[in-house]
Amino acid sequence: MDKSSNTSRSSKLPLQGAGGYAIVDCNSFYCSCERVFYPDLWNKPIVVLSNNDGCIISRSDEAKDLGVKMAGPYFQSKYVIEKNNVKVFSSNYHLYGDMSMRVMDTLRALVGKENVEVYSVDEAFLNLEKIPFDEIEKFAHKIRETVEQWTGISVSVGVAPTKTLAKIANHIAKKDKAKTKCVTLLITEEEQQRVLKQTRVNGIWGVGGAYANKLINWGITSAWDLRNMPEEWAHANMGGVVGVRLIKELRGEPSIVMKKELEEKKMIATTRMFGRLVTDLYELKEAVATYTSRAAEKLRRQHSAAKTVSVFIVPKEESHSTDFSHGPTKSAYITLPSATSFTNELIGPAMKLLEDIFENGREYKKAGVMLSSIVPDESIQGNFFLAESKGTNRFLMSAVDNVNFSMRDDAVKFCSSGVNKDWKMRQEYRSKRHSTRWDELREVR
DNA sequence: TCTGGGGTCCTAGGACCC
DNA sequence: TCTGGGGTCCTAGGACCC
Repeated sequence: MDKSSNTSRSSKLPLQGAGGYAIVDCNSFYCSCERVFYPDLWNKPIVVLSNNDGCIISRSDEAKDLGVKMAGPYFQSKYVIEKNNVKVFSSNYHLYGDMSMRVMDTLRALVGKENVEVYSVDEAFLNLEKIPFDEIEKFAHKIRETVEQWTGISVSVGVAPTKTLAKIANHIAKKDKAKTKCVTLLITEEEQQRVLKQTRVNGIWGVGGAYANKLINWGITSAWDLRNMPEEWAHANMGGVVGVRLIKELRGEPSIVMKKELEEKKMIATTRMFGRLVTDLYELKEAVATYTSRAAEKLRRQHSAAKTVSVFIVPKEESHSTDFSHGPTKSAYITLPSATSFTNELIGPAMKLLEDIFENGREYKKAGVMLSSIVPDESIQGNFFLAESKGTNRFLMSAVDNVNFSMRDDAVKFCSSGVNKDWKMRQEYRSKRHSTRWDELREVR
């Protein structure tokens, strides 16, 4: 009797043997980073803006309570923000990148490097396979406490047998922090059923706006409804294997496994909105050359080379509709005779592409460069008909990278990048780069 | 006046090959 | 008179993520 009840109990614990996942997600990450260096802003409403100070991309709970909308345009919330004395920051990616590294290093110290998958700047999946079942809850709290102690960043932790369920658990942990203490486990089938019934389809990881609308039209409104649909149906209606995986994950069958870290990017892009409309080809060239330099740096940082360069420009929309939309994007790409990571070999083709798509008399608001068909640098295929790139070129590139990294952005650059940069984005409220620049260290008096 | 900047994966369909 | 079919590679586009 004892034995059989044990078996039936463990069959309800899919975490055992099947592995289990935690998702650790930083709370209001960018805002938290700013607060680490401005402790007086603790408990005060603050927001962080996107590049160009366009949108709100991070809000503290206090700002959220004031009704400041996430991902909404800044100007729409400006009134509320000013009236309530909300502190506003432009985004400071040097700072966030560095803080992110510290958080991830802490997680690696806790569960081992091989059990951490960095999912985004502020999120990581952990494989908790090796943690005994009855210690998982305690361990989840330990993760939260340690990260906060070591880095000053508060996080929420969701634990479940699959990544998709862990995401849902994390959502709950974040929603009612006082009650959950930022940790939620979704382990037994009873808990899963209860929670999935309360979760709307648009709250599921992997269901975006397009599928959410379709699902609701079909009368599938909760995550529980979706979980109970047949796999064949998902295959036919929700993007093939993607839909099948999603349903399995909701049922507790792990179908999205841990990814190895440090996989090389298959595409590298640098794109920006301008600080104002640009009509002049010469100015566009400055911008595109600058973006090409940036993209090439990213390429070299991962020791890769690219064979395809594409350039796009976005004109101001012509209609005056109330919905926000871009004008028709113009783009063009070229396949290079051989893969390269040298800025000077990429800028030329990029300039040519820009000339091809540029139209005189139009006003442009955005441009970008994308590098793709990426291969590892050491295996760059030589092209028989081209002279080999000279060693001096490689030497020059690494010298430029070193100077730019250790001094200021763009201390050394190619002439085509321009020196005025009148078009560059607005960043009126950027905090100092306390953790990555000696001259911007926080002072304690 | 003012609306970010990256990325990934998957599928369908066409070109081409034998 | 009868006129294949399977495989691979590539690209465009759609969907998603934070």
